Amino acid sequence: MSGAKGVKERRTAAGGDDRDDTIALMELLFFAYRDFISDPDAILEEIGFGRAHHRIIHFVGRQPGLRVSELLGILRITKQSLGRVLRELIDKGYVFQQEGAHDRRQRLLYLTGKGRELLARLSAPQIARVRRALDEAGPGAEAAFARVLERIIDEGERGRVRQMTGREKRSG
Amino acid sequence: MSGAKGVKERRTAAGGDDRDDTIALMELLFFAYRDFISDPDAILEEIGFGRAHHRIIHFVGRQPGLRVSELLGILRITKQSLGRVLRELIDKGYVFQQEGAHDRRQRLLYLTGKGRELLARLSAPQIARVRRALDEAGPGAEAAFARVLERIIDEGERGRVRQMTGREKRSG
DNA sequence: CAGAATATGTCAGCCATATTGACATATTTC
DNA sequence: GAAATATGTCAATATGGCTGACATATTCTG
Repeated sequence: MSGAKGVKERRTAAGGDDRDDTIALMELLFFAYRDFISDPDAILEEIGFGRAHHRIIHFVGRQPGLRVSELLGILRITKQSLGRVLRELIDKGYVFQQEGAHDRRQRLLYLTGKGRELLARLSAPQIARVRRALDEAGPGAEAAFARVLERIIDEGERGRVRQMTGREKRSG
Repeated sequence: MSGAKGVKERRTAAGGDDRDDTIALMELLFFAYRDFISDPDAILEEIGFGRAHHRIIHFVGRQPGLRVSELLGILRITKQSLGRVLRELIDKGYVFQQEGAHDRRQRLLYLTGKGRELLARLSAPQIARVRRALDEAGPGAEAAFARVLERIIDEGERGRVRQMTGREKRSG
């Protein structure tokens, strides 16, 4: 199971092979995501919300006027699952809906002032965490980090994500 | 809310600021993780398992002889939550336990042959996805990717993670 | 215009996975 | 011998997913 099986398993300085290196990176991704995603938990708990509420507030905040169907696609959940949490956000005054101008079947989603305030509070620790990591990782790390993450994303999704994040085609 | 608020919000080529860039990266992390983590779902479903089973099999496979308490720390769940899933894995012959040699209270965890086979199947698409992304992202991207991820992880956890992933102190 | 398709919402029941709290057993440490 | 530790289990509960069925309003299409 070690070395000499061709280019795919060339050894590295540390004595591992490509496969081990890749698994180590997968674990880093697991732990980084775990810690990153738990940052807002304390704030959410104060108001009886969960991560599902945060996700909705985040994407509505980033894309005001988002359609319900788009949000379903982003979150990859069913409308029934979304429905329960979204209803709560609307009832408690964090999100409101507005009829689409061109298509009145649509219920476009927006944050209220209260919603934007909450989003700012929830995002703050996550932004600080990531920004600090980027600064410490040295110049060029941000671009490389983005390049790898983008290519981990499903190929068919990259265009949509690139557009959402305001990172247009170009060298991308 | 734009520009000229000091070094922290210097503008970039694309016209965004640091804050927007960081949020875009956070979204890339979200989508990359979402797609990465769903790769094994189809295989898991075949045998009636979920992601919780995969996580246990992964970390036991990576660290044979892992103690139950260590696994609880890695997964950040309670022993009651772990218990149900671990019991299933043991009953179905994917994991076995062995009394600790020095401390007979410990139930050290190991994968059976069947467990290792399943782990290989589950990991394959994830390894392929990440390796392809690294290759496409160009030379140096892997190191930068690792540096950023590592620094996103809670500071108090980095030592443990570094040890687990076989990436010792050094420049890291 | 009628009928099909689309966008959304809601009810009901179920499942996977997490939680807290209480308690039990075996073993090791003091 | 008592306390601390490592593990396991029972019961009740919460969150956030799922499927299936059905309802409404609106737009598109032949």
